[in-house]
Amino acid sequence: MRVSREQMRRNRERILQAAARLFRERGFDGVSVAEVMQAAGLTHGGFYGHFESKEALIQEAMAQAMPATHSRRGAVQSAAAFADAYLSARHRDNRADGCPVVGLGSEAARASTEVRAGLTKSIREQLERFSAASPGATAATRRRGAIVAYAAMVGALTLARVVDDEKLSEEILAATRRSIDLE
Amino acid sequence: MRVSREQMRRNRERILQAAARLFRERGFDGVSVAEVMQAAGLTHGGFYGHFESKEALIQEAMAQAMPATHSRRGAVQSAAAFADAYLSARHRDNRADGCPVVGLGSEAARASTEVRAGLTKSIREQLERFSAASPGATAATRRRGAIVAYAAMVGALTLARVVDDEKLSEEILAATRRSIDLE
DNA sequence: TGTACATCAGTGAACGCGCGTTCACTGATGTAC
DNA sequence: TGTACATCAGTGAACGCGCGTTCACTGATGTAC
Repeated sequence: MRVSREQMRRNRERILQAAARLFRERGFDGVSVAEVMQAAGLTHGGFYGHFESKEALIQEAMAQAMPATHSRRGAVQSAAAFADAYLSARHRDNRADGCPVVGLGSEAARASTEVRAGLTKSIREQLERFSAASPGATAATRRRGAIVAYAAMVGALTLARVVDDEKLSEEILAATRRSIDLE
Repeated sequence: MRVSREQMRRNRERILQAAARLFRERGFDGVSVAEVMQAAGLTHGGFYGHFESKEALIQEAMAQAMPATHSRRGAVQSAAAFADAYLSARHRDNRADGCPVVGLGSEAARASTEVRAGLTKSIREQLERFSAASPGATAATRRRGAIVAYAAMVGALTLARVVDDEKLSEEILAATRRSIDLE
């Protein structure tokens, strides 16, 4: 059942896409290699023709997860403009397409250096985008504003997802949205 | 090898303490029942005399994890006073004794209703403590201030732990500390 | 208070299961002429 | 361009392992007299 080189390249991409979605939805440990392959429309045996190990898949998936899901690469976007979508019920309830830092935060903190390096790159880019569009007077002020806004968004979305009460969850999102808008 | 009732009660408490620490350090999936029992100085077979299942242990551990680790129950404490310890390198590097929302955030968001209910109670109490000590003029302002400060702390600690660069990690903690102090 | 026995907390071997990973095989693709 | 064969992407059964959980057993505790 050999497939063309072009098809193989597409299959590899499908595996990465499926993995990125499933990992954010269920965590690294909550998704098996077989499930990733099934989601990509393949059988589990072929996995090791594409990746050396599950760990290697996690590394690659995390290295490319954020640019695609967050915002257009390189685009300048203020934290305030970003916050409305980020701190929405839609984002809270859609882990598969959401922010990997929140979807995988506590697991990522324990992950290998390689996995964390991939996420660090994305976090840096995000902070630079926010900084560039921040209203602060000096570069240092803008940078700090970007960090605090991003931290508040990550924390608010985390809390909104953990909390077992729709009203409190919405209150957390709304309060944080408002705070970032006012900056 | 029967032990006294009093000893059994103490053993149960040791299991819960060991579980609370290990779960925060390595996640629910990263810790086996046998490891929890060993950390409590027992063998794995006796576990089911104390708890119905691993899930039941997780529920109980999360229901009592935060009051002990965060701050003295019922004490009023401003977010600013809390932030210095919360946003420290010490807390970042000590997951076992740290905040369970950050240590288990992404896994807790996928956990059962019972587990999330335990954490929700703790989050509510924390928000009320911050609100009471907030400098805002109206109750609504104080409440919103407490939420945003807590969200920023949770997000900053999460980012500081994920990031694979000591300097950036420290920058995130410092910027957020400063922002909360200025409120 | 002292003795005899029933209870049951803890032990450690064993279970069934799902996981990551390997491997012999298949058949379409790519290549040499 | 057409044919013959080597290559190799994907398949699905099988592996070893660690996990959550169960269970027969042990011996100290608790109780009845």
